[in-house]
Amino acid sequence: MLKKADFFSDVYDVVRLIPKGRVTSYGAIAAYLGSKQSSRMVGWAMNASHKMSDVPSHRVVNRIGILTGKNHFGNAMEMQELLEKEGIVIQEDKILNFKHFFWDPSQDLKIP
DNA sequence: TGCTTGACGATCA
DNA sequence: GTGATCGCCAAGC
Repeated sequence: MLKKADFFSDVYDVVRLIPKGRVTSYGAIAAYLGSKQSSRMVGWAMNASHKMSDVPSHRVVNRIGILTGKNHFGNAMEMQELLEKEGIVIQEDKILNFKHFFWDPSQDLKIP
């Protein structure tokens, strides 16, 4: 019955585990889940994550650190401000020193 | 039921 | 180094 591992639930779980002041990419989450080729699914899940106020989707950006999803936040500025509050510097909707703030789920969670 | 779209990523030209 | 195209899977119409 609950054999169906909701791809979305997995994404939400990983996003919630993102440490404060850190960000990750859709591809990183997809790779952690084992579907690196379905990075789009992560973004698709994020779209539904709007219902989950516990999902800091603002910490998820694309592979180069651009706030691609800011448009879907309702308030694009909000996404940037949230990240800046955590110490992340953003310029032109792009995270500076993205590699420095990048957080890889597989690196911290360490797949068993 | 079938085609299009979509918060991406990687590769090719 | 930049631009364009393909791939991937799921949901919407």
